[in-house]
Amino acid sequence: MQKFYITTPIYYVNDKPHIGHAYTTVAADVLARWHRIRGDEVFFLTGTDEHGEKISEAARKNSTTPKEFVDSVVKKYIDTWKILQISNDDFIRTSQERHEKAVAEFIKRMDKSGDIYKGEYEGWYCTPDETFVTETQLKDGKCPFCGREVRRIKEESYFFRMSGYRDRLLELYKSNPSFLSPDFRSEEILNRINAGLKDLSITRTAVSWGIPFPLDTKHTIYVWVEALINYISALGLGTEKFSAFWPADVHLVGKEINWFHSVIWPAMLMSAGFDIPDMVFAHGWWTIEGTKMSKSLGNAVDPVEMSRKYSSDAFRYFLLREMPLGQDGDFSERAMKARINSELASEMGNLLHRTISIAEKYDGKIRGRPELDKTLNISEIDRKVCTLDTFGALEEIWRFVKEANKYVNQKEPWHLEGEELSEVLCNLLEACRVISILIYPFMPSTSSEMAKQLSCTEKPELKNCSFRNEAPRPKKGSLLFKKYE
RNA sequence: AGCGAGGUAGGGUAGCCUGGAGUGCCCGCCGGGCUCAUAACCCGGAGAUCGGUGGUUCAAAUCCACCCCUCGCUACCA
Repeated sequence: MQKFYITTPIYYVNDKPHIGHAYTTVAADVLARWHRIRGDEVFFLTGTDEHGEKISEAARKNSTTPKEFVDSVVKKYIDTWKILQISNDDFIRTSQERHEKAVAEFIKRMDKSGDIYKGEYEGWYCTPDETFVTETQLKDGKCPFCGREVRRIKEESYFFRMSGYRDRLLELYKSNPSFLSPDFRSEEILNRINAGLKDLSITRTAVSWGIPFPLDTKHTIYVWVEALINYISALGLGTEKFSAFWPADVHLVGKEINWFHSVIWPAMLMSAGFDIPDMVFAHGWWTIEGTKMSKSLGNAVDPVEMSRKYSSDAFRYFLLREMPLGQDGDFSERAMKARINSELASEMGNLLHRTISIAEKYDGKIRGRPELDKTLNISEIDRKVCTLDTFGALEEIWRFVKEANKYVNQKEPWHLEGEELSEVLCNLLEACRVISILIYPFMPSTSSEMAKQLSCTEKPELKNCSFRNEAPRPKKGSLLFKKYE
């Protein structure tokens, strides 16, 4: 049995989740569920990032404490994941003690390697925003976020000697090309590393809502550095779980935080003496109705609302069907309705419905030689999901759904009777049963509703995807999907 | 500015790495078939100077150069 450890980033809890958070988490959930049905031992982690100045600020605005504030937002995340049927095995919060402990241990190990030194961080600082701004971010010499004046300040800080890891990082990328995924991202990273790798400031003195720096408690640890360690603290250092699952197989992240995961994180791991994860996969972004999603436009898509309106299965399906992981895509309710109506209702839902309708008119035993399975390539679908091509996998599955519909038209079972009819029915029912297994990771509720109507009591497992010579008598239930507008 | 991604019928995509008749898919449109089914399903058709220019080649959507348009990243805002 293979193990499979997959993570989402931990989300910064200054606001409720939007489509971007939902996308990463749903995609990770699909991968986790797929690996479960193929029989792998899966650990699927998500969680929340709860420290930093932005949080204290948000708490102040809501006239509450940071702790109370994050608790309330974290609840929204947990509720959302429940609605989206996220099957995470654990939920890590950076405010948890287990995390603080692991972080302290991790930092000490980095220090033992001689990679941490005390220095001075100098940069442009925007006082009202309480944030550092890089030279390249400046807009006309002013703060790019609020447009106000910035000033040059110096701050005592501890640094991580990341610059020393350049060669080892390049060696890592060379020996494991899939570490930087999808492949077109690797050039981006390589170019930037070749342009020079700087040491990283890893502590702050001005941020009080954070984890104390174990070597000097006047400082707190820079949130990003601390946040990355969640992937280890969730397993627990020195635990059985840790030896079973570390290193992670896939860190699924958004492209905007690729640098942290593809460069800073492996350098930190090397310094602390841990094995390096197998893959960092950077997925793309959604635009909303053709425009960028932004707070000022107020066009953020609420995953809870979408799930309520269209069912979480349909929402999940759309997220993975509309664009390949890694690419950018556009979200619109119009496009979602179109996919629901044609692919989910007309093609797949109707296939089940018409199949069962025909079957209910036949009262003999349903058995027959498999023939429709010739058009199905399970190992190809499996290969695609395992290389994170969930888009291609769904294409392949839908090709088979279409084949099954074609088969009905060709065989015209309403003109058949006796053994001939039995054989066609057996093929169709088996096709539906296999489809119900294949869509399970994408649409768990629909999958089990299908299985129920097909009188199939087994748990979905990939090894049950070969056609059988006999099918149980199905029982018509409610429509899987109804159409919109 | 640097780096990266994308520009293929009315819309959306795949193909590009490993050149070989514009080849495929989805939506929409037109015509036909079927009647089991959610006005569903199946078959056929119309529709494209494959962003532009130049080059390599017997042959370019595919390789090379330059240009135009859109989007993203540029390290301490997660």
